[in-house]
Amino acid sequence: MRIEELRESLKGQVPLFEGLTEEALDEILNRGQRHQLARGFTLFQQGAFAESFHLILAGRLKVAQNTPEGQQVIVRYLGPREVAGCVAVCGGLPYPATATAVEDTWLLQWKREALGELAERWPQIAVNAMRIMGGRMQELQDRVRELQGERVEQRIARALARLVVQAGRRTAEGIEIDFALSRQDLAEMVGTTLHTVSRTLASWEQVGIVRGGRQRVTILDPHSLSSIAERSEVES
Amino acid sequence: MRIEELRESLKGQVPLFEGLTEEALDEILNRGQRHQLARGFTLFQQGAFAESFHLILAGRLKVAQNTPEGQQVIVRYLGPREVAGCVAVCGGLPYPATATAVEDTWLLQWKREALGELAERWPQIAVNAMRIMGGRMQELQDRVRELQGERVEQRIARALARLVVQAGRRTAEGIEIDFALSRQDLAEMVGTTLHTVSRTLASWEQVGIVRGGRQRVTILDPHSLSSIAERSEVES
DNA sequence: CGGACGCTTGAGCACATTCAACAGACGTGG
DNA sequence: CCACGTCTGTTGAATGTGCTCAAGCGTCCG
Repeated sequence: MRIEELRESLKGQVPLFEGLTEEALDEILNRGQRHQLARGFTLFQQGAFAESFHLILAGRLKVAQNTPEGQQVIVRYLGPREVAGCVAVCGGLPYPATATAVEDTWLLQWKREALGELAERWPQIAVNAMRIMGGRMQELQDRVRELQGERVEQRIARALARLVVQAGRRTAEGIEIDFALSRQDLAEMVGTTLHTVSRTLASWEQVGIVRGGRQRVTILDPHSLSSIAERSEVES
Repeated sequence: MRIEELRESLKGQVPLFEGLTEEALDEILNRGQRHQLARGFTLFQQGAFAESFHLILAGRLKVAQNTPEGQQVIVRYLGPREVAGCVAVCGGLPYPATATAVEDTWLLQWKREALGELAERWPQIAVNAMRIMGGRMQELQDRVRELQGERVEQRIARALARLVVQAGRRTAEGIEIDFALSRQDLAEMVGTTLHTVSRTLASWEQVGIVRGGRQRVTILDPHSLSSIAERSEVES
């Protein structure tokens, strides 16, 4: 069975379950409900009560917030081995954002109460959850800092650099972002308009740093990209 | 003894220790180390290993991040009954930002290990910690959203509105922000320059919404302020 | 083949930054 | 107590980044 393979292949690499024994892991994974989500469908809605949390086995989720004015802000993308809804469930809060599948996605999910029981039996899980939350907060703080000091071009470069790490796939040409990523999406990640993203990518393409396509970005020269991301304001 | 009074006065109002019995609270508070921090001094430095976490009894801390280019970004202000360093200690991470006293501040602090023991004896603490972290994450997400969609004027209004809730003090004229807050500080909170803040406040002062002074802001008309903060882009 | 969607590109404009100069307030030390 | 330097805040003018508005193109899909 396909999903069983996936489950096995993840073992020992899930941050939330790090440091647990094989048996513990088996038991935990067995208690999870399998779930499948077709591309474009929504896993949970911003503001809804956090019923359960989810471990991604395969696929990819987009976590985004909708503003009152109708525009979207992409908080992050989540890939295999990452958890969604963890923060909300742990704190007993409503989901802070909406999660949508950008590819067909397989999940394991646990109910709210189950997490409590698990954390009680294996306290390491609670520690891991804390660490994950800490990491996510760090990311958000970095992002606030970027939005405050850096130019749009720099932020786009950073966003791409992060996506390379998270979802990069080696090809003959370079490293391709391995899912459908429109200019609009990139714009919503860095806080600009699709126009500016388009222009920026076009100018990079002329210099041979990236190669674009419809909902597709390939990085040809990662080094130049990160040098754009890191370069400070003073030096031109 | 002054600090004893402070400690008593906080009881039952500290979010981290919510839902605990009187006795538990007594024991916990007794295990905390008293500490005093004079205005301008630093409690912990960004990047340092998180030794201990801190409960503010009285005073106020500024939590800020320094960018490589030398500019500062103010993450938040912390007041009485709030905890600092909680996230880092829980997750075993370095402190994500630098905390400095903007007033003379009294603290209770616990070592890293102590928190582990406390959370083991009273699991409610862990839940509370999660909820606090969840709340902080929500704030950060909101801030990212604001930075991405809203104009500077709107962001300043929001920042002031939040400060009113957090540190507002009723006076004859209106509500005064109860600590030294320079234009530069406000600028670092909303991601702009002190020039723009100065101009914005000046224009508000003309309409009678606020009243400014050296490191001092008084809100005369909170209603107008929040209407500036909430108004959407489309309506002028 | 038509429409929807994603992308590109141009022109004009506005908000906010940058640069610059100055005015008060505060603290310090002679 | 006054002179001084530092820090904070004000204001004007020039500049520019990135947004808005607008039009058009290519591609994917029904």
